[in-house]
Amino acid sequence: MTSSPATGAVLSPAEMSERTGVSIDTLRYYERERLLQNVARAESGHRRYSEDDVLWVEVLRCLRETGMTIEQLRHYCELGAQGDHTEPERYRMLMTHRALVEDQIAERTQALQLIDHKLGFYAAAAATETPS
Amino acid sequence: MTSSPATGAVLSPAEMSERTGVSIDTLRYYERERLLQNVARAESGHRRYSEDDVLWVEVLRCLRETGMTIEQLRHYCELGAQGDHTEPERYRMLMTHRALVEDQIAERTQALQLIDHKLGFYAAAAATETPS
DNA sequence: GAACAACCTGGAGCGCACTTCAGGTCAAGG
DNA sequence: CCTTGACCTGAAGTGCGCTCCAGGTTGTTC
Repeated sequence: MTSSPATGAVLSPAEMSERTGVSIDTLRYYERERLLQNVARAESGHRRYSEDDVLWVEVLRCLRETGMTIEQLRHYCELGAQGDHTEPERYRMLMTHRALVEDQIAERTQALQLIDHKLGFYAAAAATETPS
Repeated sequence: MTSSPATGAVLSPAEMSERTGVSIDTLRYYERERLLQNVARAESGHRRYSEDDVLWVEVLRCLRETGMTIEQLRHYCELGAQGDHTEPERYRMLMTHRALVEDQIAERTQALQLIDHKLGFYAAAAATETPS
């Protein structure tokens, strides 16, 4: 009985890129930056990504797209690699980032209002310049 | 009776930076990139920003912070300078950007869910490792 | 066994939005 | 007058997050 010898499906770089929407070059870049650790290799030396890797890359993208820097992500990964005793700090990191994301939502909600205001202005102008 | 000979208050670069939260260098950069046009000058050649400039810079920041590029902003400005007949296109630009901002909000709302999920995981782990 | 695609590595290059620099001008205070 | 600080210009530099390149290996297909 194997404990968890890597999740069933195993993906080539091209498949991984397809699945995650992240380019092959970026996947390698993340690995160089240690955001993606212990990626399996075929005997040929070619990478074989697991389903767990897919999930993790999705987390990475989620955090990146909301503004977490590569350096912060690396720190978060390194904490994870250091073991369970770093959980409190990882928790704090996520809480901090959570607040940032909420700020972004608030900022964008305000932006929508400003945009709608300007859109309303254009609509009014259009109505005025062709009165009938 | 003057029609609108520039808004009352007039601000030095330092004051403008203070008011808008945009650095003096960035203000000059925006002007070079033609995002900010017809900035008044004192006889000395020093810039004098109007209240209208303040409002416009606030719009610029709002659009920039939500991901509109400098190039797009320049295009938007150029349309404005070209006269009223470009309003339909400016309207379309804003509508397009509006959709983008809504996507960002949706994306970030999803991100919050993922973050909360992970936060929940850490909370559960903390509860388990110290059962009492 | 030859060609071709997919992969490997280390390192250089790129695009964007600023930011800094060098070298000078202007205006007020002592 | 002389200094000091805020301002001016054109141009070069920076930091980030990728993205691309050169030169080489692997492995499938005809």
